Amino acid sequence: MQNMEISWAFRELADLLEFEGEDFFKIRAYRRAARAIAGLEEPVEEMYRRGTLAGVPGIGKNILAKIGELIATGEMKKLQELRRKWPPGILEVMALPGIGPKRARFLHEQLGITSLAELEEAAREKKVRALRGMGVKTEQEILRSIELVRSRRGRILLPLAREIAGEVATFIQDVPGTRKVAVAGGVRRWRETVDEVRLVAAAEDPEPLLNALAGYRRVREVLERGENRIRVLTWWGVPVELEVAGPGAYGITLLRATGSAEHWRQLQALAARRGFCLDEVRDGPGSEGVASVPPVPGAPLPQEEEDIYRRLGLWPVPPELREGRGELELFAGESPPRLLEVRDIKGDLHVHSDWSDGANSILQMVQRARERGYRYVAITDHSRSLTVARGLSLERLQEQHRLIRELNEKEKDFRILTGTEVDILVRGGLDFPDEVLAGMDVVVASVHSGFRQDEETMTGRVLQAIENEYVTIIGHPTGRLLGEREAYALDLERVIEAAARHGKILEINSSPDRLDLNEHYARLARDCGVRLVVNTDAHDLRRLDEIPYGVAVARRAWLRPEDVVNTLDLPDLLELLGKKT
DNA sequence: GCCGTTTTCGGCCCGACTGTTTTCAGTCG
Repeated sequence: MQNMEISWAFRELADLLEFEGEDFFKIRAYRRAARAIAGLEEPVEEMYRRGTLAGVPGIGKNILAKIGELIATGEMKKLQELRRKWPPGILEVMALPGIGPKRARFLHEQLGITSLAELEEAAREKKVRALRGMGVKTEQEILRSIELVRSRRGRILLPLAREIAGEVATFIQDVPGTRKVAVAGGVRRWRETVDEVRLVAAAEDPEPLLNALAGYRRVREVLERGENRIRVLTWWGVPVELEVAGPGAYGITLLRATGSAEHWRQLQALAARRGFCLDEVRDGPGSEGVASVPPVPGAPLPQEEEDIYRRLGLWPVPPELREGRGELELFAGESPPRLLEVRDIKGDLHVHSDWSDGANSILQMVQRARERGYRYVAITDHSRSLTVARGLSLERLQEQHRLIRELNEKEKDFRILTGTEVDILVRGGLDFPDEVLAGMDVVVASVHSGFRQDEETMTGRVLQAIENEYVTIIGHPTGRLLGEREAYALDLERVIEAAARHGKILEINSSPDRLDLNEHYARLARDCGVRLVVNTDAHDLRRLDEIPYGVAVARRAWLRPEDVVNTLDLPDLLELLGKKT
């Protein structure tokens, strides 16, 4: 049983207990355990067997026993009981913004609401506004939230999609007859969210592979099946499509299945102009999988994607760029553009520690940064106003910076930069005075409050931060949380223009639920002469490893290493920040 | 629920905002 499944079980348990009105601290303990399990680097099952699981913070006797139960039987009695007791739809109701456990329970008791659909109907019939404690605004807010949820339904974040893709690909790889298997589609292109996972395999005979996937233990049902293609619904609720190509057609099948549709269309048009044809792989009763790039006389049929690009007179286009946004022209030149890569990143300028709401110590974070091959890392814990995140008081901040200076004396070939993630306050201004900010290496300024302000007010707050001479970076500039919270109202074009004027750096936050700036604005910023930084905003060790998600955004924005400041070596970075070495 | 060389029991989670109300419950970061 996978860590993720065990983690999910505890999260669901916590949600259901919350609905029941169970003790807050008990629920929080289950949530903590769920997070701890998700953050483990080894399989829970092994740790359980070896007896090392009991040492994990947040996992005590009771939760350990439940994990044991899950591993042994695949089920958890307590969770099953709760699932029998409450309809599954109540969790969706409870997840609506503005609806918590109390209101979900209240709606259930008063109106018999057990699902989003029922809630929507009740709201439309104006039954919600009649309830005590709720009014017209709440009712309308509910309808708006349901709309939002509907629009994103079925879309999942990239890390889950990648995990599913990896697991299914590994499974297919081991099926006898499989020559190769690769992840395609939006996952391979590193899109922000995806609604399916696509795989392409090479084999002489597709049959055994299709059968294997149809019978895979995490497959709930077969949605479609053709001669060389199968689409299944998985345990995670995400469809997975597998296409099997004959060995000669693998490259072109992978190319088409990776997409995007527009990129493929442009490739076909280019091929046509060059006098040959990129054929669709045909699928369906009575047709064999056929793919062809009619060979140039004497040349072999290209079997690899890269060779197909070359045959078309292009440098191979990295999957992240295949969106039909002009990348064919970009890769038609004399030499291919040098885009940002993960190995260019020399440090992380937005990292939290256990001084505020991070899970690990400064030294642990530093150690991990070193292991990643970084040369520097900025510790940027929250500022005093953000009490929920245990924001640092002035005294604690100065104490932390003293500690960092001491630690630096022992560090060789590595530099811990002092910093803060300073709150941009609700009424404008920053959470620490200028003279304090002046003494730090890195000042990340971020919005964490007043999300519902109008565009003028919010833009004003951010512009004010940009105009502060001691601010270096604007953190997660739009505040969006993918699938959870829309970006706040912000005139980003004005923000970008101001950042360019004041020489401020805008962040590409790598956290897969943020990806903020997104690729569109990252590119606009670069084109306006703004420098960017790819940071993780890591709150624990594992999340330091999320940098590839931010790098993917940068690549999809066509950024080169020189557009991104944390590709600089330390002396150059310090010079840019206006700090002495 | 978990945790603890000050504790095996009593902490752990706080303050602002919102929409609903005439004093506050519920939600959220």
